[in-house]
Order: sequence, then structure tokens, then C-alpha cells
Amino acid sequence: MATIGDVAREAGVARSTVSAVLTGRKYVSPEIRERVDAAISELNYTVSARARALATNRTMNIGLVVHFHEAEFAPALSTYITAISESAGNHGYRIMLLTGADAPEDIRRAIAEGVIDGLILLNVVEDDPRLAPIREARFAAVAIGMPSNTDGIDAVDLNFEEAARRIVQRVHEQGGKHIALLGWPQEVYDSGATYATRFRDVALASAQALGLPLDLYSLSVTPSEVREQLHALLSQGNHDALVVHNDAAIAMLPLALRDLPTPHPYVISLHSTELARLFQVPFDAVESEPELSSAAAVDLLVARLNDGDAPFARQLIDAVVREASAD
Amino acid sequence: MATIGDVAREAGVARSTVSAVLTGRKYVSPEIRERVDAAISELNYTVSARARALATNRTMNIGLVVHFHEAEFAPALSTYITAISESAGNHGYRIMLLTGADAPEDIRRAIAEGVIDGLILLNVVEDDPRLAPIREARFAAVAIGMPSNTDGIDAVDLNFEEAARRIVQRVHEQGGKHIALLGWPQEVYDSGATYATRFRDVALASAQALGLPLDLYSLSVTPSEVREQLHALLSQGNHDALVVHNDAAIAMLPLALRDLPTPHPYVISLHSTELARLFQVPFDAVESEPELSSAAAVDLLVARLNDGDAPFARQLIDAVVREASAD
DNA sequence: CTGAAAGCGCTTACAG
DNA sequence: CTGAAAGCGCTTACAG
Repeated sequence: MATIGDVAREAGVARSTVSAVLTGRKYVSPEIRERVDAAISELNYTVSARARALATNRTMNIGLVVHFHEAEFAPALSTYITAISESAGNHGYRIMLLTGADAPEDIRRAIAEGVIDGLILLNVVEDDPRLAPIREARFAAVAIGMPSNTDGIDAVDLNFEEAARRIVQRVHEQGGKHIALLGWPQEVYDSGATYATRFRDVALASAQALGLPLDLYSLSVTPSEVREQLHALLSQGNHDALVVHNDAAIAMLPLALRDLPTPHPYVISLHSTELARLFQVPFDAVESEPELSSAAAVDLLVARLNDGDAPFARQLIDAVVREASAD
Repeated sequence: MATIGDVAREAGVARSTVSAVLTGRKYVSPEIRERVDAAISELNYTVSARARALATNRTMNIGLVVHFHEAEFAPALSTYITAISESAGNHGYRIMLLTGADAPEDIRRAIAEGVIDGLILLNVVEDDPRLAPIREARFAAVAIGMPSNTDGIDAVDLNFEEAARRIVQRVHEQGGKHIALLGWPQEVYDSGATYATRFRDVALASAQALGLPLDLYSLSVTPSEVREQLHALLSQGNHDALVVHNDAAIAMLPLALRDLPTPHPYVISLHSTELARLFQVPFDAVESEPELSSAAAVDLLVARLNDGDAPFARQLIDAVVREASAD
């Protein structure tokens, strides 16, 4: 591997001059710059990230903390991972995966060893244990998901409140009178996953404001189980509108409805574009775009990295209404 | 951040002595070691990965090259990513994501910049363009998937041939007389994804050897489409045995069969444990375990990193037969 | 068994 | 505008 010294010799300049053209932080006369560039391509030189990291105290790596829950039905997860990696690449950063079972310790070590410049956390919950090591180290980090306390970190999340409001409003416009909210398993609500509780609470409030009764059902996320539950629930025929916030349920719903006599209830769901694409969800929907949240998270982190003293941000991303294609 | 110099001062020894206890490559008397250890925890010292990488010429990072195909139904993908990250962690390595649209260039740059020690490639196909930059640089890499030419790289893959043999044999034992092989979309076979062709070819050969007619069907990977296709195919009632090699098809099959009069054909499928878990597949199956292939890939890479001159390996992992639970 | 010195390949004040 | 020198924080021969 050629080094900066080889390039300097080849170009007949000092090493610091080569470094100047590499970093672009200093004026270098066009003629010299040209000679250096020629030497670089002649020798097929690439700056060593290792040496640069040591000298600049920056790795140009972003740690991505992701914990895969055993029993989760999360088709959008890999979309988030790629989208974040993609966005990071656009800013010159690479993604380093942090997947240790003991996430806080994993984070602590990554920070201490200095392998990353900043962190992005996926699926942050209300009282997330991964935030402590970040605050202790005063490290740059952005949460995807909304912790109750955002001191010391930036946060991006879908605007679940707005989504809930729009969905209930829409049910109302469609003439729905009696809503069933098909939500996540009870554990999800209990685990402090605020995306679940925030949506539920605002949906309840909005329905009440409109005088619409709304019954809450926590469904499974296992496709076969959810199918049974849907079948049981729907055959009662008590509801003329279904608000769905449960990926497995919306994926299975078309099949469950097939077994039932028409007319079917009005259905509207909150899910990701990824899920919609995969399962071709045939209902009205409010969709989150993982790419958008991912890009926003990376942007926030890069901004933080460039200005550590900026006020901490809490950014809410609006979901997009999509009407079912006629079929 | 404390440095090795601080630790040396605190412990009253030379910096090289601290380094010796850190690396463990040299004998250090117990008393000295203890003093050093005390100083380390006193100062809360962690070795700088940046400095170590520059000095040792190793980053302890593994690049994971993964390309997410837009229209793919691949629930096991995130399982692979985690499992690889987990296994890497067990060997002291971290995973760096390489997801650039121009994968060969992405690989070339990562190698040249020296940000990784080795590579793991996911979903390697027959004539994979990502192998060229690796061979050029004589870089350590293991493919998951079987390229036609494995010069210069190690490869791990499921033993699709064996899986096909066992599956057809099993159909025979179950009394199946006329098989439908429900496979991947035609594009998959055409793209050089050897997992598809290898399974298909051996299944055909095995069936022929047993005198069993086997009809081939390329199905969609979009759940709703596949459901229609299954319905159309099954209502003909021409086959008494279904061999499935298509994740979307096996996921939708239980629902498709529900609409049909019994008796149902005998069904056996090749898929991942991940898919089985997610969709609770109720049929006999031969299952691949992403965790196993992932661990094998990491093991191979670590071995390669420790001995660059070992002969290149092609490792086939056997899938596991799992009988449907009675229901 | 321990320690002083050089080196990994960059960047960045600082002189000139 | 350019170049010589120090420094980033480690590891690793090499003396002693």
C-alpha cells in the first residue's frame, strides 16, 4: 500500500502538502494540486482510514444499535438498517452494528474504544436503558422512537398522535359508527413502546371527541394466531369500522374478511410502506416511510457531530395517507 | 480519556509493560500485572481501537456486504445480519455494513481505506460481480451462497442437493405419486441464484430416479399473487404431493388449502427456521438455520484471518428435517 | 523479566 | 503558499 510519503516523493512535495490536498482544508496552488493528484492516481493511493482516525480523532463510523426481539414480526427492520446505512454513506459515514445482548455495555465499550463517532438507536422505548451510557459519556446519539426523557440525545419518531387523529377523523367521514381498534399484544403496551400507547391514547380521545364508541383489542403478532382472533372478532359483526395498528393483523386481515359475509367493515390501518408493499394491503392506510425516518435520524446525527452544542431536537415525521386502490 | 501513558505512570511501569499486559503476548510477573490492572480500573482505561488498529494493522472489523433487493420476500435477512454480528462478537470482531448500490466499488474502497480485516458476502450468486475486487486485492472473504468459481474465497452454503434428495425421498415414503414443485419466480432461476437451481435440478433428478412425475411451477413472491396462483393450481387437483421452495408460497399455503376440499396433498417444504417460526408452517419441512450458516461463515473468516495460506474451503451445511406437529 | 525507542500513517499548528 | 516537526495512542523488536 502506498503511503502519503510515497505520494509526496512522487509529486516532489512535502507530506503536509499532500495532506492539504487530501483534506481540502488549505489552499494549494492548482499546479501543485495537479501534481499531487497525478501522483495519487499513479500510485493508486487511498488514505488510510486507520491513520486518519487516529490523527483526527474521528472514525467516520456511526454505531447502529439494534436489538432483534425473538418473537417480533417486523418486516421493516431490514429496511431501516439499509436506509440508515445508505443515508450515512451519503454523508461519508459507515455503519457499525451494535447487537450485543447487553446493549448498554456494548454501547459503553464502543464509546470507550473509540470505534464510532456517534450512535443511532432503533426502537427506543419510553425508559430505555441504552440511554444511560450515552448520557454518561455525553456522546452524540439519536433515538428512533420517543423516550420520555430526551435530555442529551436527539430523537426522531413518527407522529403517531397526528396519525391517530387523521385515522379516526377518516373513519368518521366514512360513516363509521362503532370502531374496533386492533392493536398490539398487551406486552407491547406494557413495555413502554410509546408508538403503541401514543397512537392508542390519541385514537381513544379522538373517537370520544367525535362521540364514536371505540373498543380496544390486543391481538397477537403470530400470523396464525392473529387469524383466529380476527375470525372470532369479526364474526360477531359488532363493528362497522376497523382501525388497525398491528402489522401481523393487517397482513392477515384480507384473508380473515374473505370468510365473512359482506358488507365488510370499513378498514384503515397504520403501518409501514414496507409492510404495504410486501403484503399488498388493500385498505385505506396511513403509512410510515422507514426511509424518511432513517434519513432524518442520520441528518440529525451528522448535524450534532458538526455542532455538539446545538439544542437537542425532537423531530416528528408525519405519516402519509394512502387510499386503497379500488378493487 | 486516559492513555496507556497515564496507566504506566499510575502503575509506575513502562508503557510497553502496560501494553504487554493488555495484549497478553508477553510474560509479565503477577505483581506487576496486578499493579497495572489496578491502574487500569482506577483510571477507567480502555485501549483506543484507533491507535491499536494503526499499530497492529488490524481493525477487528468485518465488512458485511448485503444488498437489499427491492421486491424480495426475505424474512430471514435480519436474522442473518444479527447472527453474523453475534458470532463476530464472540470472536472479538464487529460488523461494518457495506450496502452501497455499487457493491464492487464499495468493497474496493473499504479494502483500500483499511477499515476492515475481512468480508462476508450475503446471497452470493453464481457469477457474482462482488468477487472481482476481493480477488484483485487478495482479501480475506467468505461467501454465503455458492459462486461457480470459489478461487480466492471461502464459501458456505446450505446443502441444497441433499435437501432436495431427502425431500423427494420423503414424498416417496409418504406415498406421493405426482409431485408439483412450487418454486421461485423465473427471474430467480435466471439470475444465477444457485440455491434455486441446485434444489430444482436435484429434485427433478431424484424424482425421475424414483419414477415419480414432477411438474415445475414458478410462483410469485408477492403474498396476494401467490395466493391466487396457489388457488388456481390446487383446485385442479392434479397433484398429491407438493414440494415447496418459495417462502411466500409456503407462508400462504395453509390459507389456500383451507378453501379446498379434502383430502389435501402431502406437503413438504424447504425454508428457514425463521420463516417457520414467523408463519408457523404446519407442514413437514426441511429447514435451514440462518444462525448455523452465519456462525460457520464467521468461523471460516476468522480462521482465514489467522492463516491466510490455508486451502480455500467450501462448506455445505445440512438442513434439518422437521416433521409437522400433529394438528 | 522490564524499559527506551522507533514506527504505524496520517493531520495540524507553526515557521518560514 | 509550502515544508519540517510534533503528535495522535498504541505495539513491537531490541537492549539490558
